[in-house]
Amino acid sequence: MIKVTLKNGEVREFAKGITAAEAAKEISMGLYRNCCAAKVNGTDCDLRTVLDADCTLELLTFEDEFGKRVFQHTAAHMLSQAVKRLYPNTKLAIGPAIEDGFYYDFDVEKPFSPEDLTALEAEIKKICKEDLALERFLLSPADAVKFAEDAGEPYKVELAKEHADKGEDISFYRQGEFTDLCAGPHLMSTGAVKAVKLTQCTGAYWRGDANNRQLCRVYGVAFPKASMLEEHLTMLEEAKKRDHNKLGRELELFTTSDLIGQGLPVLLPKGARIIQLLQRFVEDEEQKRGWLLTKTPLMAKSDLYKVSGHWDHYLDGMFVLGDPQDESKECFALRPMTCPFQYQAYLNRARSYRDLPLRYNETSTLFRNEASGEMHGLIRVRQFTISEGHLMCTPDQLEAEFKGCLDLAIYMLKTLGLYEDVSFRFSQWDPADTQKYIGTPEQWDEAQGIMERILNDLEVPYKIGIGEAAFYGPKLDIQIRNVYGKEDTLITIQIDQMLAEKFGMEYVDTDGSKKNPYIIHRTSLGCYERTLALLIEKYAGAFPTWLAPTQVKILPISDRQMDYAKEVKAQLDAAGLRVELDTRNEKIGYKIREAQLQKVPYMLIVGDKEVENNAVSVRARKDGDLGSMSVEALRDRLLDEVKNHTLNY
RNA sequence: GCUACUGUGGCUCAGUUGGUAGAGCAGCUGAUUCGUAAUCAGCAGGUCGCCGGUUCGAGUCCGGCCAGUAGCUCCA
Repeated sequence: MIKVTLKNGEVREFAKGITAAEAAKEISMGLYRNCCAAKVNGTDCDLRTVLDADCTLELLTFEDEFGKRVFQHTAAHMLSQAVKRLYPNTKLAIGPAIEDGFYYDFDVEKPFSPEDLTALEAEIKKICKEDLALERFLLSPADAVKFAEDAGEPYKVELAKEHADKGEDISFYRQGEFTDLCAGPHLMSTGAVKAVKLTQCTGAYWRGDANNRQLCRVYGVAFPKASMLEEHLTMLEEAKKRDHNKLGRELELFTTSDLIGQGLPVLLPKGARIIQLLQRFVEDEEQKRGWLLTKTPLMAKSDLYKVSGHWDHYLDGMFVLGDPQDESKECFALRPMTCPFQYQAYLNRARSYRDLPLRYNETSTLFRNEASGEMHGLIRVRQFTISEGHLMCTPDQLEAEFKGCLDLAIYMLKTLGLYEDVSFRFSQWDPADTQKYIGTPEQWDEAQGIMERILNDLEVPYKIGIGEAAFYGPKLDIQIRNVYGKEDTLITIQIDQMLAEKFGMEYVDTDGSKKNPYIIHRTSLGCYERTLALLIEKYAGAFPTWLAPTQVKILPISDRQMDYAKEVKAQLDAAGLRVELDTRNEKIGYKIREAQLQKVPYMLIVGDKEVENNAVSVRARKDGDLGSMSVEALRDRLLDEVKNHTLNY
């Protein structure tokens, strides 16, 4: 017998060699039915794990992160089984659980249509009803490869061979007639997966490499109860209502034009106003923190990019003016980043250690020739304006300056109310990628080592992204998700010890020797178009008063109060508030409805009573009727909200 | 760029087995002058994304482009 300590602290005795699943069954059938995975001695594992010594045991259900992943992963296998039943010639690639669901990649003769997905869903339901037990078994590497070969699964053969190098046995899971090479873990039976929705079908490259064959990827999500699926789908619908690409157009913040081109949004007055407010806010804050504003050209000769390395590493991404092949004529390119331009400002004169740290900021418009399928609303565009900055410093100053950049970024995020929505990614190089990166492994180890130490000292809760570094150095990327859950970089802080040397940027140190400075590339709020997009989604278009393009809308009840309404408007205009007056001959309910849909923070209803009392009746977008107050009282309240960047939404 | 889906007035959508375009909202005009989320009436607005094919006849069927959306790859 062994002693097993359960989650609630209770210690129970079981026969030695019992599995976690059998233990669950002994504890209670209800628990057994609900559990998806186990945690033995603190390690997540399969329910089939054998308990052969005293241990702690926690049974994980769908409510636990790991349990949920196991659940989704089993659903992926059920999808795969359904595909094999309906399309036996399909070759299987991989099918993991992902955040909020699962996918499986298939090599099919013809990609699935939406009707095919419906048929597959029906087949998955059958597999659920069949309540097939999942059995795990191990094969030696050689037998595993042979098994995959006999099954006619070339992708599995490739995977098996790869695992074979490790010399360990390879696990398989069998459910009914279907067997898949898989590390697991899995549920005990397909009967637990009560509700599955196949959400979409897209192309995806084998091993994520665009040079490889494109497979057909089916995404799905699974639940132990039908009602949970309903809830999930409703939630997705709700999230899509915040989509900036729809909302931003409805609220007339931006539009696009086929004549202008893809990825080139037109900012309408309301959108342009918000971006102006953000830019002023950023530039003012940067000035307070010792940043010096530059204004550098939007284009340069190819020579500049040849020095920086962009010509070799980024030519496809640039808009080139002229023929790069014709060396008899000058060739220009629109700038895809600001770095080499601000370096020329640094090179304006000889620099001393006394000049450092030197902090240059710029509200910088950039041009990148993104591939046609990459564009997305305001999040991914071909021309954008970024709160760019480059900071030259000595090795001694690097940590404090990095911290300063991070502090600025966090201040920006907190002021905008986005801080709680971001995550940190330490973006490192991929030593195996021989194309993308410049510099030696020693240089990369050094730069990444410095960044790692700084991040650990500052206790930044980061995850690591291999292969996500810039071509010249590692990055701390501050990531955010859009309404579809897709992650993008909002803010980036990068350490670069390579470009200064390329550009001959030096400073004279205390001992008279010349040295290359460290350079920090950073954004304080990222790119304004992207930030605007995420703010639209964050607030569903209902911006905090300080950012709202229209802060106040005056709604006279009838034409009789029009003169008084104009007086009120003039008074608020004079205080610098953004005020509109609805002069249309409409009923008050109609005017309110419209102002409310436009997400105007404050509506002022002006009728005979207000004219008589020299007041306004205030309705807040969020809190409704606030009653009557003087124009001065309202003005002061709004100015206070603006000044304090109040996040009242 | 690749895969799938979508493309009808400014917006949201109808449009039967191919028979020659329709509604609501918005807009304009008129009436109404109204107290916290939609007043009534009238008018105007469309080469059905573009090009070609099949057909007596195409918004509907076929092909090729273009654009949009999601995903992949790439990236702020």
